[in-house]
Amino acid sequence: MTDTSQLTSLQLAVLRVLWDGGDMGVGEVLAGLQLERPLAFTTVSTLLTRLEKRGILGRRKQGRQYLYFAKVGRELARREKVDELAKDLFDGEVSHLVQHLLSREEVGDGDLERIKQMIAAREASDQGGQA
Amino acid sequence: MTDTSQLTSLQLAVLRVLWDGGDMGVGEVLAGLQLERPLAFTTVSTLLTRLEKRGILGRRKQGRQYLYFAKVGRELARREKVDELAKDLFDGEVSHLVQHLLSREEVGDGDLERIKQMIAAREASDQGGQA
DNA sequence: AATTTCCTACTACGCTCGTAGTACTACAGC
DNA sequence: GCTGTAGTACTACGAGCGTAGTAGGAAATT
Repeated sequence: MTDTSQLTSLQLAVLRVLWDGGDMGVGEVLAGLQLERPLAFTTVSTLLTRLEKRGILGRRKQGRQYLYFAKVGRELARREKVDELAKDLFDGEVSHLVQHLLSREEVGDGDLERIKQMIAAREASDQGGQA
Repeated sequence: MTDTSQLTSLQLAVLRVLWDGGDMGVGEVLAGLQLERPLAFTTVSTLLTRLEKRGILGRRKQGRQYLYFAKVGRELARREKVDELAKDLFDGEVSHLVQHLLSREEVGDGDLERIKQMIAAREASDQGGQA
């Protein structure tokens, strides 16, 4: 039901606003969306209503308005979207995706350094952790 | 026009078949799609026709049938999809995506080894290559 | 020549999306 | 009390998607 892998870019943009800003009403979400051409208030309202109906968002009444909040975490959304991408374009192998990324120029030397450190950290924790 | 970042999972599955198998007709694409519940022949035909209309595929007549072929490369599709994912869920930073991936268990120790080697290879080529 | 088989073209249908208008309600300020 | 202002609910509409049926032609088979 709550399959986040199907969310569109716009829907994810809405989620981003809610993840970053906590519970908020339609107007605030609209303000939080940084779009070239801003949407109409009612458009955002429709978006939120639909996502709530799908179980992606929750809402609670505050005075006469509703405050919406994300019911799926950023980390879950990331996982599911990444998994879908891996499935669709990298033989289902997350590691192939990593390899693709490392072959790109956008990952600069500084990034490489950071990545090396992360690997080192993981190796250390793997040793101490669950062998 | 030929924006591959908008392709759905099913459309990518079709592309995968064509990337792997070269030019082929509807029946072969259908056979190549490994789906639990297989689609109808005409469904696949519709899929191909639409993708051709969008410029994602090309086709050429062979005898009385059309052979379809991908007009966008696998690497381009990967790039665009990865970029979209990064934009939607990783602050537009490909490197953040890398970090996310490294923190996942699915990337096993063997993968880490391979990754380290890739990094080493990149460093070597960066030095010899374009400074 | 008639029939079956394979393929294409066209049409359709229900669904979700992006987009927004309209109508109604409730509070805020004059 | 009347008039913004802001919010919710409901409705709508064109587009693309997933899905597939039907019609019709051409090639293979009998």
